[in-house]
Amino acid sequence: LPKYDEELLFFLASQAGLQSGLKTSTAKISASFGGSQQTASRKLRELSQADLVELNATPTGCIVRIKKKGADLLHQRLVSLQRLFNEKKKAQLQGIVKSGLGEGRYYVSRQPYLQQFKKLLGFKPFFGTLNLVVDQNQLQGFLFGLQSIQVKGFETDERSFGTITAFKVVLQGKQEAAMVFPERTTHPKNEIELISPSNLRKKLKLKDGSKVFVKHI
Amino acid sequence: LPKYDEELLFFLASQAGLQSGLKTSTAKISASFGGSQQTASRKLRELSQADLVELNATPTGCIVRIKKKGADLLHQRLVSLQRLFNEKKKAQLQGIVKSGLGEGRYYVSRQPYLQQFKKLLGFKPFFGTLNLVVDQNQLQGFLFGLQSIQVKGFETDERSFGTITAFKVVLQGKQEAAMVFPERTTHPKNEIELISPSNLRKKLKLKDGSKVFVKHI
DNA sequence: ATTACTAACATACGAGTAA
DNA sequence: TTTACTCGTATGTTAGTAA
Repeated sequence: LPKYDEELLFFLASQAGLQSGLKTSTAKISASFGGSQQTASRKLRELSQADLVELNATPTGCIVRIKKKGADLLHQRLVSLQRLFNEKKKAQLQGIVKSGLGEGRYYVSRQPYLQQFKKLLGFKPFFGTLNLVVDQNQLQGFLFGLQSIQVKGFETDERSFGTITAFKVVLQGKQEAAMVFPERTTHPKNEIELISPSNLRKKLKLKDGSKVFVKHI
Repeated sequence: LPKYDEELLFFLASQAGLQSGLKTSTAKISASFGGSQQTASRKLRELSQADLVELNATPTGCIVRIKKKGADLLHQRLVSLQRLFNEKKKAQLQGIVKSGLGEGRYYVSRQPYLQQFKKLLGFKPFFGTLNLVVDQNQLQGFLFGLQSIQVKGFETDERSFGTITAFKVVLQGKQEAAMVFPERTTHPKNEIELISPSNLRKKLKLKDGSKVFVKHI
């Protein structure tokens, strides 16, 4: 059961393209790809046995063509890499920690909000928010397609509290949290608030100016 | 000089993403990636020494993060693969061999055309055309940006011959040929004609229904 | 010039195990 | 539980050649 060399498959595809045959020799391949002529010969046969390439070896040289299975393998790798790098761009948001004014602490701890947070987000938030300065365009891209959670407002004798829109996120790759957008906010649009079960500043050792990243859940 | 394992790098990136750290262990990696715990341990250290990942190994497990150099390596691979598969789509046209009605053979062999073919295409065409059925949209994409060659028409006592638009191409990865579009053609738009120095049916062993591919020169 | 076999050699792997 | 060392063994590589 020979272990084929995807590296070489890619090298051959780069030279031949995905359809046409490449007229070459094991010596040429070893010279430009590395390794000895013997190794090139063996690896070509392995790729051929794995049905990844079509190999026509003669005493005058060899012709290599990428077969469907080989092209599929490379394409699968392409798709995986695209996903990887797309997710990086789309599903991630950088932010810089900033001090809030304490309003977050106040409204997060109101009972009617608390109950909904627990039910809708799945955790009882720490009585405080982490404020982040983000790039506004990046924020828009980040939120696009994310499921929004509506936390209903309510009224007390003294004042009324508006709806809060929340998004479940992951902070620093592991910490569950939620971005919260109160209906009536005093924040500029490039500043966001996060809530979480724990004191994020303590748990993640953050201070003003710390860089953090937020991801989709 | 350890040969680092791009496969493992990709595996780790898939798990961790490109930014966040992945809390794991060499045993877990070996279980899902393959190989032994010892090999996972060694390969992780190799990747770390090559500055592709940041490795924090402790007696309670390890944390792996893809470093810039590692992400760059994967991205380079992504770009190469994208190029490979883009070229496939753009610069290539599939076709299926079909029998023509013999008109091609007739007009190709007219002296005034012949002289121009020789001068403009660089070869004296075989007296016959290879007819291909292609996808019309694919054809449009294929021709886009290709330099067109105008073969002027002429008149005889009996009739007039219109301009022929031609494009130099390569057939089956190696055979030089040209796609020809007579001004007034009786072909449907998804059928094209190719001329070449040789009898393509014989030389490339084609018959009706054979799949061929045409590339930019 | 080729490909590819054989055999000597180099490297990689993993079981056992220490820390 | 970990990581990672040693070391016997399996696998990969290449020089020398045959065809």
